[in-house]
Amino acid sequence: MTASFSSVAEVAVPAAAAVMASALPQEQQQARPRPRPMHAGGGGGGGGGANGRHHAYSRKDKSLGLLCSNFVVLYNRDDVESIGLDEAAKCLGVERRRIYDIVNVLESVGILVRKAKNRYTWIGFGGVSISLRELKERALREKSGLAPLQTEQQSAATISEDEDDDTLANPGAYIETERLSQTVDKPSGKPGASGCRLRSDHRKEKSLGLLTQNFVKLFLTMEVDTISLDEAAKLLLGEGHEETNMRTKVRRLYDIANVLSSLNLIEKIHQGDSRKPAFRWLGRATLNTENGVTVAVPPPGKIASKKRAFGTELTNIDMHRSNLDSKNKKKAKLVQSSGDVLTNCKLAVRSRLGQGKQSGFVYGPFHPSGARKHGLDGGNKPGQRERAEDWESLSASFRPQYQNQALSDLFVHYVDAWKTWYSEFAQGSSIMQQHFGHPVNHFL
DNA sequence: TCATCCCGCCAACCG
DNA sequence: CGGTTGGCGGGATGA
Repeated sequence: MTASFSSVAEVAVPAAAAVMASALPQEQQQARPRPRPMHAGGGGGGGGGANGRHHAYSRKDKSLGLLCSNFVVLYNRDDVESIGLDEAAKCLGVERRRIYDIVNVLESVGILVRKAKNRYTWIGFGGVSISLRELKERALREKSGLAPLQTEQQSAATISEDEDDDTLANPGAYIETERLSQTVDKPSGKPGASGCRLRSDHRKEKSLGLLTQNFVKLFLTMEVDTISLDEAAKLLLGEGHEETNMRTKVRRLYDIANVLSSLNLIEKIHQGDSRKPAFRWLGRATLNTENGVTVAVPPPGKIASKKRAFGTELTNIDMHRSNLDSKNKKKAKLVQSSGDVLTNCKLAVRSRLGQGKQSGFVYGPFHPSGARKHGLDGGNKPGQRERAEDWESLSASFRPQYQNQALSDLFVHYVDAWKTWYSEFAQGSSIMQQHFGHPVNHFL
C-alpha cells in the first residue's frame, strides 16, 4: 500500500547532484493561491481521487514541535555558529514562515540570538538557564513592582478595548519589555538604540517571542506549576478579553506550547477531571527525543499543490518565498546556495549519527516502527562489524522513508560516507573503497 | 462537536 | 521598492 510515493522513494537514490538541480525548477508552482481558502471542493476529491488513502497525511508530521526538535537536532552542535533561515527552512523541508515561528520562541528562551537579518547565532541549551533566570528576575520585579505582567496589551484589554481588533490602540504604556534580547549581551550596537523604537513596538507587543516569555513568566512566578492554555491566555490578556482575542491568543499559545514541549521545558499533562490538558513546567531544556526528527519532504517531481493536498504529499517544502510567482529570478541564488545548505545538513546529520547516541532522528512518519533508531543507540558496544552492518540495514530500512528525493539521496550518502569513514577508521583504509566504490566527498 | 494548530495571506518593517 | 518578518485567523484534522 501507499505505493505511490514510497515507491518513488525507493527508486530514488543515485545522482545526488541531479536531485538538487531538479529540485529547484518546479518550485514556482502555480501563482499565489486564492484569496480565500480552498478546502471546499478540493478536499473532496479525496486527494488524487479514488485511491486517496495511502497512509496518511498527518498534521503531526508537520507540527511546530516536531519541527523544533528537528531544528535542534540539526543545530545543537558546538560547531554551529551561524544559522541562516533559508538554510534551515531548506534543511528541514518547511517554508520559511515556520522557521520564524520556532526561531522566535527559541530566541525568547535563549537558545538562539538574532545576529542579523536572516541570521541567528546558536547559543544552545546553555543559554536557557541564563535566560530563564533573567526572565524570572524581571517577572518578579514586575510582579512586585509596578508593571503588570505584560505590556500594555493587558492594560488596554483591561480597559475594555473590546471590539476593534484593529490595533490595540493604546499607546500609553510602552514597557518595552527589554526587547527580546533577554539573553546575554545583545548584539552590541543595537541599531535603533537611540529611541524611536516605540512606534514599531506595536507589532512586537504581540510577537510570539514576547508571548513566549510572558507565558514562561507565568510558570516562573506562579505557585502552581501547571496551567491550561485558556488560563494562560486569560492571564496574559487580562479580563477585558474578548472572544476573538482569546481565540487568537490561545492559538499562539498552542504554537508556543508545542515548541516548548519539544524542548522539554514544559510538558502536557491531562488532569484527570478537567477535559482540557494543561502544561506543567519542567524547566530544564533538553532535546526531546520523544518525537524524533523527521526529514520528510515531498518528492521533487511534483509539489504543485498550492495548499493542503492531503494524501498527495507530506510536506510542502516549496521554497517559493512569499508568493508572486513573479520572483523567480532569485531562484538562481537558491540554486547556488543549495549546495552549501545541503552540505551543512549533511554535516549536521553526520555529526549526529556519528555521535552514536540516540539523537532522536526518526525518518518520517512512516519509518518502520522497529527500525526506529536501532543501530543508533544499540551500538554502544564496540563491535565494529556489527556497527557497520547496522548502518547498512539502517540505510536499507530508512531509505524508503524519505518523501524527498534530495534528502533521500542525502541520507544514502551519509550512510555511504559513514561506512567509508568508519571502515577506514576501523581497519586500514582503501580496502573499503572497493566495496563502496566511491570517494566520500564528491557531493556536487 | 470541539480542541488543536497548520497554513499562508498580507501588512509592518527594514535596508 | 523589494525582501524580510511575523501577526493573524480560516478552516482542516484529530480526539
